[in-house]
Amino acid sequence: MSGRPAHAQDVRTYDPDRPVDPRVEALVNELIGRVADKWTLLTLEALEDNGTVRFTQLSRLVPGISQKMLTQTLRQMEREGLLTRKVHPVVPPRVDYALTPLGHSLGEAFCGVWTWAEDHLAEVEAARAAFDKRAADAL
Amino acid sequence: MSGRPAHAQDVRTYDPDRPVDPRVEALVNELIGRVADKWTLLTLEALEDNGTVRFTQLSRLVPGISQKMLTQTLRQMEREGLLTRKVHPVVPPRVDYALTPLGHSLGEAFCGVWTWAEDHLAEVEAARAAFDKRAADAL
DNA sequence: CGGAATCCTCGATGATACTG
DNA sequence: CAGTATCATCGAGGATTCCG
Repeated sequence: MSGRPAHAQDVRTYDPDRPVDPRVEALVNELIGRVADKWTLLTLEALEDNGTVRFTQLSRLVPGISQKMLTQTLRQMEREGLLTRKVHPVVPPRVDYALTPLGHSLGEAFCGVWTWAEDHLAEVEAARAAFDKRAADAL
Repeated sequence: MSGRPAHAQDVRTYDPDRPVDPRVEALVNELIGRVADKWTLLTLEALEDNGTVRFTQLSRLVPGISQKMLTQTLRQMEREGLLTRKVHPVVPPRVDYALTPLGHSLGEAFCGVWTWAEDHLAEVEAARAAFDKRAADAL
């Protein structure tokens, strides 16, 4: 494919020729495994859409998440620098969550995947139907 | 999460003309949940890098995958139109897997996430270390 | 070689109850 | 309100065996 000299900064198209340090690749794989988690994705989107949000709000914004998983997801994301957690010493307690610039940048990176899903949803469903029909015919 | 036209600086380049049908959104969520699977991602990458590949080759290219998960992942991806499976009627059997254009487009969509992970790996690790240190100090 | 079928385990997740 | 702690479950996924 593109055999052009890599100027590390502006490479945004996949380049299979780019050399990859296996150690880095392992770390990248692990990081993606974490970040590509279902609840992380949905929480990320909720924060992208709503800005600063409180815990209970978030539990309503992320459809189907349990309180336990929300806490766990938020802690992980905080640990990885994707969001900030601000505790207000008031009563009743108030805790605000908001994305960091790093979190926003991840949201942007995933933007392509969301739009891909929207753009190709019909195509995927057609493929599924065709596959299932073939399977049924094979019986 | 959905019907909010405010927030003019949405990082996701949203087309205001496209309505966010909750049914569509649910389908998109489900599709992403499928496609953002760890093994799917790694298999996709292996196929991007190597073109047409046989089953046993793939099992070597995708580090740590079991035969069961490879078969399962390939079937799902085939069903969703991401790859083609060609069985050669020879002895010993030979089965070739290759991405479809749809599969390649998904690979491109994920490109941004891969590069994000590479670009921000150090930042994430620093955030983790800082978080862990804060937690340790709090004890 | 490229699977399918079976068994089994363990970790992710949910439900529930309690608390500062 | 925003969690923590504990217990229960359930199914994803590994190991193994068999087959065309």
